[in-house]
Amino acid sequence: MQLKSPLSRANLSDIAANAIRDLIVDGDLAAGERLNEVRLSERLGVSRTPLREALNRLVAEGALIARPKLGYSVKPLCREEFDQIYDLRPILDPAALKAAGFPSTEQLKRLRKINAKLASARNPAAAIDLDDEWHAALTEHCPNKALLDMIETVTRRTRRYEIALMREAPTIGLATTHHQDVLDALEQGRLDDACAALKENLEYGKAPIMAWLEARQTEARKTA
Amino acid sequence: MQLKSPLSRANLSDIAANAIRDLIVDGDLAAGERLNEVRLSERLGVSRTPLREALNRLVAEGALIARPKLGYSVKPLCREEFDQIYDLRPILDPAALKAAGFPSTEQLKRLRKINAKLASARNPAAAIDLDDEWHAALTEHCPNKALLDMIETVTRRTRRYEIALMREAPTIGLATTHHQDVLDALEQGRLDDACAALKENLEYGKAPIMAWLEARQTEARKTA
DNA sequence: TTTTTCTATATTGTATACAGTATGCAGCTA
DNA sequence: TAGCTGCATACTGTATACAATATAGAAAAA
Repeated sequence: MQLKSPLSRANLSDIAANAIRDLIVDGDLAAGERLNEVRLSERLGVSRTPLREALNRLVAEGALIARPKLGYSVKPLCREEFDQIYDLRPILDPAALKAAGFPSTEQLKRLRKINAKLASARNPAAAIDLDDEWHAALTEHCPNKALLDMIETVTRRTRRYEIALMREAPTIGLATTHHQDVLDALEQGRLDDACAALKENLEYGKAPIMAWLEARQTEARKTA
Repeated sequence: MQLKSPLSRANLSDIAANAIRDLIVDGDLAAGERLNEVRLSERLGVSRTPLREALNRLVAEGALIARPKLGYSVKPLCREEFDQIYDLRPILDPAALKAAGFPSTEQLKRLRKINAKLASARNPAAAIDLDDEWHAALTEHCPNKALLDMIETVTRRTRRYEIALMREAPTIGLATTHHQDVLDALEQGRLDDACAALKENLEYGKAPIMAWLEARQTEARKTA
């Protein structure tokens, strides 16, 4: 029998990785900032050993960059990177939906409920979470867990950009009608149409962030 | 200016990671085997610190499993895992080809040359390498480098299975005709057909390994 | 003044020591 | 004999000390 929950087994490197991830998302560690291992370990209250394990994990996640002998730095927000990573979602998500097949009645009901909440959301941060929740719920029964993992990885990497935009220019995109289209198609037994609508939804979501990143880049060029 | 080549900067954890990867592929570390950090560090001639960094990297790559307090073990060959990971390639590769567009004349020539070598290969290990080389060359001009990275990751994970099959039952699949179909379609300006043929090729390549894994599993059940 | 070189310092890479947890075995109980 | 309990051992998780490298600043040369 397993009495202790897996959570209670968390070791310091897990805790450190989560903490640093939050620091990056919250902007406490700025994009491009170089990290000092000693100072960061003191700040987090762990020694350098578990800290470095955490840093390596975040490098694998694509949140940090490691340069030999020069240490770790927060990966800067980069138009090309976002462009490429985000393009993976219109490839992966429809494939996952196709493999998942039609949702159950309860699942559909839940999806409509999430979408309704999203439609009435006034808080941009909540809107991002709800959108993620909707997409996760849509494909949750996909039998290919490796594909779902991949989508989650991509989502995590793009979320940083979404949150960064939200901070500088809080706007709520209206993805709810696209979501509606997907759910309608599913309800009417048109799986391929649903996949196509999902693809459209995801391509649509890219535009505002790309526009912001481009404006940001132009501005940076002017300053320099 | 950068005088030292990046290679000379390799640190011990890189070296250890590569060495362990080879040990796994070569079967020196058996699937499922639990690793002893002290013994492995002595064997590789590095201390536990860089060894553990290497082990963590291999966990991220999907070659090892880490269990808190129980250490690291070689991920066992698993039918479900292969099934799911391999299914990603017919999703990812055609998307990369579509984004890459038509190859140049020289590129086509090179692709035909690799395929000819593959057709006359008698060594299964060489055939695996040539097949990988062909697929990499096909999509190399895809502008989405994140997508290519993802394909490379998937390829690395499935290679272990290909090599394992090759060891136990050395056979050479005849993917060359499929490759031919892809190249013909490209030469004739039919990009969508080429993507479809590529998808078929990749789906075809899955079958022999799946059959072997299933036979293996059935056998294991009989023994138990 | 500007550039270059040298040196002191700061920082990362690695080894090792110690602490806490799992594991297997001996002995005990039923 | 079967199953449990407690202990000794082995192993992983973490901290820390040391070595090697990068970096910034002062002094010297142009």
